[in-house]
Amino acid sequence: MPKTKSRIQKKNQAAIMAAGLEVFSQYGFRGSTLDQIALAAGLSKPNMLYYFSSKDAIYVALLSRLLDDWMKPVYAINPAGEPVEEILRYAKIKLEMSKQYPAESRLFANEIIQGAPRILDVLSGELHNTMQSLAKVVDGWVKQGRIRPVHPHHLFFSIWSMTQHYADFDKQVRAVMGDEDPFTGAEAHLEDMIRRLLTPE
Amino acid sequence: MPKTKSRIQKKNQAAIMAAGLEVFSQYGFRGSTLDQIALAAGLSKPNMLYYFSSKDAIYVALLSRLLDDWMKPVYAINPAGEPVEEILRYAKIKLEMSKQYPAESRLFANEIIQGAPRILDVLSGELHNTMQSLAKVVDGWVKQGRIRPVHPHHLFFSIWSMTQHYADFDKQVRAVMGDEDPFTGAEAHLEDMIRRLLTPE
DNA sequence: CTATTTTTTGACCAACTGGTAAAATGAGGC
DNA sequence: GCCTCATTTTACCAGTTGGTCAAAAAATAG
Repeated sequence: MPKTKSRIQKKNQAAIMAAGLEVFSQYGFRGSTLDQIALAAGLSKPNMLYYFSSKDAIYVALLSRLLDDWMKPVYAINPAGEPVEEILRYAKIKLEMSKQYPAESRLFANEIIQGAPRILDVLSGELHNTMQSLAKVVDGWVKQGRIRPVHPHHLFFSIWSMTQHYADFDKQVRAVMGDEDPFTGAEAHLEDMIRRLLTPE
Repeated sequence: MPKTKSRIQKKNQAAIMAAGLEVFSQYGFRGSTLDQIALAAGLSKPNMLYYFSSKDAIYVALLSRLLDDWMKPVYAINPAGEPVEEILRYAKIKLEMSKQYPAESRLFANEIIQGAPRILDVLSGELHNTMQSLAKVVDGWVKQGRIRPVHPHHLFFSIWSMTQHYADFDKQVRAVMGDEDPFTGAEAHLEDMIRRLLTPE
C-alpha cells in the first residue's frame, strides 16, 4: 500500500472529488449519475471507477472530508474566552463557509434530508458528544451570568440554520432579494440577533 | 370535462399525492421513481399514470399545493396589528407547520437546493412581490419606532430557516438532542430570539 | 531500448427507468 | 340482464443506470 500518490493520481482524484461535489450537491445521491460526474471530471466512466471503486465511495469520501471541515470551528470555540465573542466568531465562520463553499453545505443538506443514511452514526456519536460538551460550556457561561439563559442546543441549531440557509436556499434568497447581495446584510443581521439574544443587560 | 370526481378518483388521487409527497420529499425529483410512488400509493404504475399523466405532473401538483399552503400565513400578517405579536404569530405558525408537516418542508427544501427549476418563476414573481410589500410594512413599523431596526428580508430568512430546520434537519436535530423532544424547547427559543431582536427598549 | 507497471479505453451487461398499448375487469344506469 | 364508461392489469419498450472486463496505450524503471 503505497502512500505516495503519483501526480496523475492526485490530479484525477481531486477532479473526481470536485465533480462529485458539484453533482451530488445538486441532485443528491440517488439523483446523481456516474456519467454526470465523469463528464464533469473530464474522465471516462471506467477510468473514474479506476480511482474510486463505486459511486458510493466517491460520495462517502466527500462526506467524510466535509464533516472534518465542519467540526474544526466547533473545536475552536474556547471555553476560557469571552462567551459572546466566541459564539459570534463561530457564527461568522459558518456564514463565511456558506458563502465560500455553498456546494458543501448543499451536499450535507441533501444527505440529512434523505435521512442521513450514511452519517447517522457520526451524528449520533461524535457530533452528539461534542455538542453535549459544548452545551456544558454554554450552561457554565449562563450560570456565571456572562450570557443570558439560552438552551445550548437550540442556540446552535439557530446558528446552523441561519447561516446554512444562505447556501442551501440561495435560489430563493436571491429571488426574494433581487439585485441586493444577500451576504452584505446577512452578517449584520446575524450579529445583531446573536448579540441581542446573548448579551446580558 | 366533468368537475365532479368520483369517490374512487378522489381516493386514488389523494393516495398518489400522499405517496408522492413521502417519496419526493426524501429523494428529490430525480432520485425518486414511479415504482416507489406507485408501491407507496398501493397502485400499479400504469394505474397511477391513469390519474397523473407523468412523474412531473405528480411533482408539480404537490409543489403547487405546498406554495398555496405556505403563502397563506404570510398574507395573514396584519399591518395594522401589534408588530412583535404579528411577526411572532407568523413564526409560531411556521414552526407548527414544520412539526405537523415535515415532509412538505423537505419537499420544498429539495426543490430549492436543486436550483428550484420548477418554481423559480413563482419565487421571482409572486414571492418576490409579496416580500417586497411585507418589507415595506416592516420598515414602516421600524420608522414608527414600534420595533428595533431590522432588515426585513433577513428577518424573514431567519424565521424561515430556524423553523424549517426542525423539519429538514430532523435527523441531525434528534441525533444531537438524544431523547429530548426538539419542539418543546424550540418554540421558547424562537420566541426569545424574535422578542429580543424586535422589542425596542 | 526494453520490461514492467500504471492508466485509459471500448465493448459490454443485467437491472432499472419513465412511459405506452391493448385487453380485461368493474361499476352504475336503464 | 345489458350497455356504457371508468378503472385496472398484463405485457411490453427504448433509454439509462452502476458496474465489469480485457485489451490498448502511457508512463516509468532498469
